[in-house]
Amino acid sequence: MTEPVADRAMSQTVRAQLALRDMILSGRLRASERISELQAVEITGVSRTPVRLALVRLEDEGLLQAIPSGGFMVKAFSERDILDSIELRGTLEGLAARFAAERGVSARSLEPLKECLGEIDRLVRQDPVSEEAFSSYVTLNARFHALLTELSGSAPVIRQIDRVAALPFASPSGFVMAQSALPEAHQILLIAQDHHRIVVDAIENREGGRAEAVMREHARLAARNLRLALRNRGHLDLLPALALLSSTTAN
Amino acid sequence: MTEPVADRAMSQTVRAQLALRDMILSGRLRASERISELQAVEITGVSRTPVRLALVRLEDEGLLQAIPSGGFMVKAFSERDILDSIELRGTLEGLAARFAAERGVSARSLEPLKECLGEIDRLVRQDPVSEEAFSSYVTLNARFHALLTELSGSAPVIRQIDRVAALPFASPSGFVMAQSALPEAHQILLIAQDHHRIVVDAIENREGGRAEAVMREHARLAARNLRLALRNRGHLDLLPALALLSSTTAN
DNA sequence: TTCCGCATTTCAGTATACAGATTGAACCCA
DNA sequence: TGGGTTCAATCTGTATACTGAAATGCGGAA
Repeated sequence: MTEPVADRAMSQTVRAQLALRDMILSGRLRASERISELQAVEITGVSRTPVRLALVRLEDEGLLQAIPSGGFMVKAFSERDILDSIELRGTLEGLAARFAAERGVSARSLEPLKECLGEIDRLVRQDPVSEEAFSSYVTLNARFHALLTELSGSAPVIRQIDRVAALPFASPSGFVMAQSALPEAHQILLIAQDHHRIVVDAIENREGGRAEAVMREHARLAARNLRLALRNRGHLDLLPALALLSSTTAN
Repeated sequence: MTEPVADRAMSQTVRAQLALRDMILSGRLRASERISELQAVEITGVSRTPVRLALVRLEDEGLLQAIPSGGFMVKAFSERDILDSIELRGTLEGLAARFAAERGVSARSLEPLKECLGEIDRLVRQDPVSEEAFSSYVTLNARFHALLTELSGSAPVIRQIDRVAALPFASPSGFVMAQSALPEAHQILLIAQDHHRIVVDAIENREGGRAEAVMREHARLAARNLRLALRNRGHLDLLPALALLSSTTAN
């Protein structure tokens, strides 16, 4: 069902990594639960060597935590951790936007960004936004953020943003689907798109401070979505990533 | 000579990781040079399994780069990359300081920071700062930055800062020793310590914006040191980390 | 002399076997 | 009955052998 398509022509290590990540994010491996290599071998069906590699990769992806005496456990996140990760992403994306603005970008490289902007416009124009429009939004939004990050032209910055956004709840589109069930849905979408537009404008006019500030505020929309979703329980099934939330705040 | 002390009672993986890192940072493995597993086995004297682990760890530490066809190469950094990494660290430390200021910290937890401040004061008081005073400064400065990062109280933020500072040229004390050979040495030290003092003051008074701005500017001192050191060649031997600089700008 | 193809060699990916360490339980003694 | 000690089972860390793929070099043909 959730089986990745390209199951063949993939290294065992990657296969194991995907399988384990899926198990963690879907909550089949509970937070704070220890996960032994042999367990992982049973789950993934590959031998210990690639499983070990996959576990190490998942550790520095942030989903696992090394146990001092050896082995790994599924990392637990507090609501605060998630909010901080979002603020962290906003700060880094703000830096990327500022770099782009201050250093200047060619009109040529702004084109795909503006094109993306136009496509999102067409989506948010409909008033009751359809479910599949939200899906398209998730894709386009991810593209927009990726393009913007690239625009910084700074490999170290791009690298760090990618690492933060690897955590599903910190990624730019982490809480968009949760938002779809909220009454404020359309309004938030319009505001988000306005942020997108302002950032591009700021970069074009080389207004670094403005670009940075807007990107920071933009990330805080995700925090708002999260809080709203947590208050309106019942839509949490839209957020598989929240299986990582430690039990003190959830459940 | 540069042999780590605790050579026994260390896992083979860690031993290999340290040995390889040392080889890279000291420039014995040149940037952009491919490094095969078997080569690494010969260098470190351990078997392929722990070597493989060490290579993966060094990859996400940022010192190595995976080659699509398999294997790794020593990552090359441009001067721009290094400057961006410093700005990146400043931005993240700024976030940490802002969190500390906005959320408030107990007087109790500020004590070690102030103690550190006092010790640095005693060092910078001497006018021609001795060579070993610079060494002490490096240690104390690292402690100050670590304490400040901790003060954010945010695990995700601490984690990211640690990852950025893992690159030797992005670490808070990366260019202090280079600075020691400059005529402006004492002056820069005084300014840096003033930044330290202001940040603590800002945190105490819950001035988030001020704390953030000062930490950002503080990081830019490292950028200044780097540029000065690059102009005044001849002291580059104080910066083993610069072996990673790609040949377009150095050599 | 140059280009193409084949063979050889080297290397990464994987599986597995072995050893040391740690954890958990059970039994014995106080 | 409780605590301590010992033994057993399990797990991680490590080494190594095997396999498939990729790169390189050599030889032949055009």
